[in-house]
Amino acid sequence: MPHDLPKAYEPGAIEARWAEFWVNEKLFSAPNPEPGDSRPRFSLLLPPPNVTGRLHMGHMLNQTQMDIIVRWHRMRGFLTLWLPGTDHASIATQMMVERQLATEKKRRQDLGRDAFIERVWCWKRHYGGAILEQMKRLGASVDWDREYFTLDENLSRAVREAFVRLYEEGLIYRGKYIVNWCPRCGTAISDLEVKHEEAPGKLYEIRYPVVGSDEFITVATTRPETMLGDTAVAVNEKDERYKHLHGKKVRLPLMNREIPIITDEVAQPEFGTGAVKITPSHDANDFEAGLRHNLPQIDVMDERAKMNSNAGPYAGLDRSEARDRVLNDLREQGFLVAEKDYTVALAKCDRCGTVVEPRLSLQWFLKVEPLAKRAIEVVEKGYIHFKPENYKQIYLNWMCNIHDWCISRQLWWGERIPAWCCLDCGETIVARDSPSQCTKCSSGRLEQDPDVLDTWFSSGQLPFTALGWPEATADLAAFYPTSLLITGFDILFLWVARGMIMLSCWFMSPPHRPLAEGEKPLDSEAVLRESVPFREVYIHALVRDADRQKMSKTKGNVLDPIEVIEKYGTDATRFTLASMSSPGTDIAFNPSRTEGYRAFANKIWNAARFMFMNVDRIGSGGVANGSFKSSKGISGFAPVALEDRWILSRFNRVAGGVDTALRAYRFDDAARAIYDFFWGELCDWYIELIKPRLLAEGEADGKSARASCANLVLLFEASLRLLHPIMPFITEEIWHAIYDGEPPLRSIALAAYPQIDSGQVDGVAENDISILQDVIINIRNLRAELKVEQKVKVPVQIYAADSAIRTLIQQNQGAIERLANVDSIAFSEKSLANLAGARGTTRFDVLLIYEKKIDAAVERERLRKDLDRYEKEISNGQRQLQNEQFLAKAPKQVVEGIRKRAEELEILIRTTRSKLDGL
RNA sequence: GGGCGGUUAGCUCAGUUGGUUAGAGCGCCUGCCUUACAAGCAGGAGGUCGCAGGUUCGAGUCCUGCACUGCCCACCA
Repeated sequence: MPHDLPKAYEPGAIEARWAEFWVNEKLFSAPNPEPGDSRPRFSLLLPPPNVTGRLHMGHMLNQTQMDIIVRWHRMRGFLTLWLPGTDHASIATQMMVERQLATEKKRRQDLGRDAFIERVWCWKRHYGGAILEQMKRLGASVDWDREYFTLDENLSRAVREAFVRLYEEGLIYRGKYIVNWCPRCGTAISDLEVKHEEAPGKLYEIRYPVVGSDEFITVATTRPETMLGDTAVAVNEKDERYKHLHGKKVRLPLMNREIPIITDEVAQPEFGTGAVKITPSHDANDFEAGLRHNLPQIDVMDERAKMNSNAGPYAGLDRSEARDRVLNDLREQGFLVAEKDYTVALAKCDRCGTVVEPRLSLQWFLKVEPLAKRAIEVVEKGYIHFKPENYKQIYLNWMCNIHDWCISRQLWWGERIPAWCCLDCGETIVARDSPSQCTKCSSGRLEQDPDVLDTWFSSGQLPFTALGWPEATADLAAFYPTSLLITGFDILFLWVARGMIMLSCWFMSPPHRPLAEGEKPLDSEAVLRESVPFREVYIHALVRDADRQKMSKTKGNVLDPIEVIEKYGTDATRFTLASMSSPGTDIAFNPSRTEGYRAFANKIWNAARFMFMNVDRIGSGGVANGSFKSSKGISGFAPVALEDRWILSRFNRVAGGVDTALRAYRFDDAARAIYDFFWGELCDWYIELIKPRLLAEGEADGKSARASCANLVLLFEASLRLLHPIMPFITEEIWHAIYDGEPPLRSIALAAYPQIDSGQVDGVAENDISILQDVIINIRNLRAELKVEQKVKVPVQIYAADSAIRTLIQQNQGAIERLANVDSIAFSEKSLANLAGARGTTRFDVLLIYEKKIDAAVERERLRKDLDRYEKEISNGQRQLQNEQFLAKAPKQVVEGIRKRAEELEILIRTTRSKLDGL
């Protein structure tokens, strides 16, 4: 670091340089673990961003938290792996490319499947790395050597393997069921990809004429267009109103079809008219009812939600046009008897917002029950621990009510389902590799299932597939289960629960768990415990904008992390996110806060500049040698003066506090503790206190100056290590400078993380310094009240009953004089407390000797206010002290505290009164 | 329809298992270009902790109800 540093910290160039350095030096590549390596392991998976993705604030929060935890572990000596990769994100990516095609006025069908997929690969090669490049800029200390893409050949093979095994176990089946169908995307989606919304709508009542009578039966529906596919009307068996109609038929209006009246539980007498139309092809409940009663299924729409030929005269109409026409016709023909305002529940595609159509179609499903059972057990037994803990219950509730998972998608981009259909005999063949002939009829005319797998089905396997499953790889042995997962609750069910926990517990248990040669199978208790994808899940909050609004493109309130970074620096942005990561609430990201942390970076920068301006005197280089290895306290720090003992003690306590905070994922506490220490103690007091020694010239003080320089560098070096996980860039920069560009390690990230050394904690020094701070602050207060000009030095009188305090003040007279701008200190024989213009605590009083009169009116008001407060407080205190129950029940410390405070208050009240009288 | 959060200074948020005087940053006011830092230094104003009850010697903290607000889940026509 050159000595003519800019006065203001400029993060841009520095951060870019280190980001590149970390990647190029492969600093964070986890070594291939040796069998004998007994270091504790720490591994975690980066939730893979979509290849199509651009970094947003949520990513940055997520990655900042992970990076803090990862760097912290690495510095504490863990063998650490943070595994990055990207997700092919079948539906999202396909949409992206289709949108691009649309600008060329083309559809994917115009290209054909192969050409379209090639186009996506092209696109992926071109734009796919963007988000990872952005991650590098954040300083994410991932292992770039192990980076994967979910369609890499080894991962694809693993996913096919998993599919085949599940199929062979009878857990994957194919069937025609009602699924959520997005007419715009043209594919089935799972229930978790559907968002429910409420919207004002209508409840229509339609009467169906009963065959062979003049009667009508009136049904209620919010979706009249589906009546074209009705195959029954249901009433409740117990419903007296309809008992006489059991077994009869109705004539379906518009379609002129006779359909039966059935009795079924779906019809609830209290709702609407108590009679419900049954459309098995367009409603999940009706589908079930249809199966119970053997009803025909009449599908009246196509895959784009246009009416098909089954809809008779309505064929070709879009579903909403069809609704209007049906209603019109019903109205004209007198079948529509009521239209009531009604709040309808709309199901929308999570991706594109199109209203989902329940649609009967042939799909692949995963039978989740046996997998869910394990997924419940591992959480109940505490093998996976949720943080915050309330997610455990949310998870369990959900997992207990889980439905079978539709895993096929009618998309082109993705992991193709490894199933083939024999064009001759219709046999379905599920195989790891493309079969050459039908297993049943030996025909060679086989066609692969056109569908691809739900992305979450493959990404749910990443904890084990990304480590090498189904092979017994060294990585799998060394790093599975991973230690931690940090993610947002938005993908808790989609990815964490239904994906990773369910699939990992299944495939990392016997018989699927691969065993290395000579490895003993797990005992029964360990089977479950070791099958989990991660031992802990930390769920982080959502990042909102400064007005607590969800960031969204449509609202235009999306904050681009890269822009924030360019303005304030990565370190400041990371620090903002860390300091706002308190549990329970969302994060309202306010750049004014980031501005404050940029100032913090600047403060550190300038403290470093100051240090380097003085450290010359004893030569740079070697001062801090060895201390970077000290994981306890600061090794080599040799206290000479009181403030040395104090700052060493404070450093240790802060290190202890940070450790506690990070263990509990209290990033905010950790950040605050370091901030307060660095700025409020190291800069505001320690540096100010040692300045005279640091700047001292001449032989007499030379030794002391050298010692304080050495201590300052050691302190600084250790403080940088403490801060490094949160602010990696500036700490790296200054750390290298401390070693004059020749550090003992390639990076501060490889140095030891400071831990508390209780031997370096010094309560006496902390207490003494706090008295001196009180003295100085009281004098500063007086100066401000008396409006003493900044430059004028003033003599003070101090009274202290305790001789130890007098000694302390005498010994540190120079410091007081400098920091409070005092030119002499005289001790008074008697208390000064009663004098107007004096201040103090129970331990001492100070009085300024200054001719300027205080403003009596202002002073009187201030004193009155104080007096009020004191009197209120003392009356509270005395009431408590007179209360026998309080004395009997409250802890001794509390009673003692209040008693002491009451004594203090009595003095304060007395002196305040006499000051008032004096005025 | 179930469930979960939030409500503390003008703004954004901390506040451990109930315990002496409820904190920080930003903003605001006053004074300082004090040789590391004006992105700074020193000092200051500003809060009946959403409302109403209850438990307790003692409640921002625990309990009940209410209000406002955000979110998750849910096949009710």
